[in-house]
Amino acid sequence: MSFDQRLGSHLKRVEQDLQAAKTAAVRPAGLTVPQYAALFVLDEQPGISGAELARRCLVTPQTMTTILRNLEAAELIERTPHPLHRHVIETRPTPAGRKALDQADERATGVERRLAAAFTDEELDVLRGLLARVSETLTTDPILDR
Amino acid sequence: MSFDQRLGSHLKRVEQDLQAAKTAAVRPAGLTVPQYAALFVLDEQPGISGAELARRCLVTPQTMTTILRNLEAAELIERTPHPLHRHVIETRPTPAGRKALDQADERATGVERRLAAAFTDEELDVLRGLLARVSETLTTDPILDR
DNA sequence: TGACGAGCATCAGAGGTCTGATTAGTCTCT
DNA sequence: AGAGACTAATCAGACCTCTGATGCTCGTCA
Repeated sequence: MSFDQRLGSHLKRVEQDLQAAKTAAVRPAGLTVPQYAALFVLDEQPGISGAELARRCLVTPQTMTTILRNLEAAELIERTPHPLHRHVIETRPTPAGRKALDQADERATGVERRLAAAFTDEELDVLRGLLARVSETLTTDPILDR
Repeated sequence: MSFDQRLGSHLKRVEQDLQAAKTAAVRPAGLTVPQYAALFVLDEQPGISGAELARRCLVTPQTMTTILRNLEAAELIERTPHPLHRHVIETRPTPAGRKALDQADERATGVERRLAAAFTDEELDVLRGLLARVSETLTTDPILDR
C-alpha cells in the first residue's frame, strides 16, 4: 500500500498545515498553540484543575504540567492551592495572560473563519461527519490484538 | 467560537486517534511511527539522502536527523558517505531494520485497511478531496500578515 | 479508627518537532 | 578562476508529547 493511498498521509498533511497556520497566528502574541488552547479553556473556566484542563485540551496530565509550567514562567497564569482540597491547584489567567489570549484568539479565529469560508455549510457537515466516523472506527475497533 | 465548532478540534482528535492506533501497531516491532515511516521509504529507495527522506516523510531535515540518529543507534539502518558527493550520506536499512519494518508494516497496514473498510470508495474519495481542499486553503491563503 | 481506592500533581526519561544558525560541498555563470 | 546560489548535514535550544513511577490528599467503607 503506497503512502498516497493511506488516509494517514492526508490527515497528517492537513493537521500539519493547520498546525503551521495556527502557530503563525498565535506566535505574535507570544504563545504556542497548546498554550493558547489552555488559556482559552482557563479563561472560560477560571480556577479549573490541571487534570480537568488536560481532559479538555485532549492531552495527558503530564503534558499539561509542562504547558502550565511554561505559562507560569511567563507570568500568564497564576496557580494557588484550592482552599478545601489542598492537593488541588487552582489555575487562573493573569491580566497579561488574558491580554495575550485576546490577541491570539482574534488571529486564530481568523484561520478557522478563513477555512470555513472555503466550504459550504453542507460540505463542512460532511467533513465533520466523516472525521467523526474515522475517529469512531479507530477507537471502538482496537487494532491491538490480532 | 467554541471548540466544538472549530474544524481544528475535529482534525486534532482524528490525528491523535490515528497516531495512537499506529503507535500501538508498530510498537511491538520496536519502532515509533516516524521511524516506521522513514524505514518504509528507505526500503523502497535504499541509499536515499537524509534531506530527500525528510521531504518524503513530511518533516524537516533536522527532525529526520533525530530520527536517523535513533534508528542508527538501534542498528536498524546503516549510513555511509556517498561515493561521489562526499557530503551526502547514503542511508540503508540493515537486515534487522528490514525485519522490523516487515513486522510493523503488517500491523500498520491493518489499521489503514480497517479504516478503509469502514467507508465506501466514494466516501473515501470525498474525504480525500475535502482534506486536500483544507490543505490548499491553508497553504495558499497565508494568514501571516495583518 | 484505620485501610484502601481514586484522583491530582509531578518527576524522570525518551522521542519527535520546530526555528535559527553553522559548516561544507556542488553548480553555474561570468 | 572566482563569486554567489543552492543543497546537505548537523548543532543548539525550546517546546510538546507520551509512558512509567511516585507521593499526596480525600472520601469511603469495613
